[in-house]
Amino acid sequence: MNSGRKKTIEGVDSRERLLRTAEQLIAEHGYDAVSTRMIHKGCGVNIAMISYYFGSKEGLFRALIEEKVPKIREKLEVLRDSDQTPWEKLSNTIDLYVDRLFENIKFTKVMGQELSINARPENSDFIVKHIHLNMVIILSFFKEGIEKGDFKSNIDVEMTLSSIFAIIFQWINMSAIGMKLFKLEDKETVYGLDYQDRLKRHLIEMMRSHLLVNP
Amino acid sequence: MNSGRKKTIEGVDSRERLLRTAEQLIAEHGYDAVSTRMIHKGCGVNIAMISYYFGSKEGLFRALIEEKVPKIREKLEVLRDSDQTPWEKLSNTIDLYVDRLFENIKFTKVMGQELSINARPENSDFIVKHIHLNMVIILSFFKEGIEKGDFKSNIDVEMTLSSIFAIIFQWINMSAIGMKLFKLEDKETVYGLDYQDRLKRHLIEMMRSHLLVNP
DNA sequence: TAAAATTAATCAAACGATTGATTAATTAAT
DNA sequence: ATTAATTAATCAATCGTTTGATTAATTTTA
Repeated sequence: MNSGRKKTIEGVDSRERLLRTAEQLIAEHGYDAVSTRMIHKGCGVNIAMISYYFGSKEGLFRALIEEKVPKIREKLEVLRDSDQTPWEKLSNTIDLYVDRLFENIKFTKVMGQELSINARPENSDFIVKHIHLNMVIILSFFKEGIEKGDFKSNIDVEMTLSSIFAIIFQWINMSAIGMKLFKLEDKETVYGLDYQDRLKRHLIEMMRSHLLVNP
Repeated sequence: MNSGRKKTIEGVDSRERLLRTAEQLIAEHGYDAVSTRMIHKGCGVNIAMISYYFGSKEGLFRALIEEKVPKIREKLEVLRDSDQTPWEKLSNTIDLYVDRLFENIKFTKVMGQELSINARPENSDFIVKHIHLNMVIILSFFKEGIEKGDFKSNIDVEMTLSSIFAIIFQWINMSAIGMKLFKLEDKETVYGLDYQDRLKRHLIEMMRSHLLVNP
């Protein structure tokens, strides 16, 4: 229940407003280009509340990352322990990842920038660690597929896996190129449901011909 | 020839030193995290020379981009006008792009950041424009392949093209994930000739099974 | 249950440090 | 002597952070 002590605007308290505004602004302009004053002006929460809740601007950023970094793993583990075929597991993984990253476009951009620039190594290490844990699970799908003879045995599994990630990540991080390639107007976007489906379909079809012995 | 008037260190004049140092630093830390003082300390050239030669920090950055943005197009046009098969044109394109982007890893990172963040729209527009011009040429390879019956007719050409770019770009921009996936030590790198070749081979093999009617 | 004490939350104002940029003086080559 | 190139010093503006005071809700005391 609301203690009545915390100030809220439209039902959202100050801590939450700081997080959401920081996420939005940093995704758009990058961490260093976003000042604490931009965040405070963007949500009407007093500047001092950043130190109050998060200790510092970096603390706010860190909280943002720890809040979001993939909860995908649980779902991957369910997939792994299911009785689906390796190919079903893999195509469901693609489905899962596209959905999750599209749900969190702003944060996915933040993550991409953080990994690219590699300032704040604690953050990049944290992110890399979690992505890698997921990758290990997905790698097991590939190996299972090869052992069962469903997948070709001569594929470069690490390269293939990193390609799947690359395609989804890049779609979100470099929408400007996508928009030009797909001839979209300025007000249109490459983040819609239609492109989300088209991306899934393309990825799955490409993997089908690349991986399966009998596509 | 050297007029003898410009100060040089190790044969490199101030303008050039500013450009190279800015490229190095911005690729490592991002544009906003690099101050004019970092650049001047990094190369020993006086701060005021940034205004003197480039007008401003942004001007220096712009000069960096305009200096580098792909001269790939000429080579693509040679490929286009050659009598190679569509598949040969495409696999040579992959070869060309991997080589060029690996030759300019630092600048490729700068480009990736610029496109992701999209501050300074003049820069992103400039980059997008040139990348798109190249994409149009490569698209013609796809269309030619489909018309001749060499390529499958049901492939999503735009998605496929953007995937090729994504995989190469991401390889350079998110080396941290690659290093973890390929279990490299801290001092090792994912930018070596071995990985460059492995990336090419993977891309070409994946495209072969994805595109060709008779792989 | 009323008054006093404590608490978390918020605020405007200011801190020293650093930012990108400019100045005016100096150097060095023609 | 002229001029391009370089320099140290300085500028206003903004940075992230901290301060001391204030508000309002809760807890404790009487």
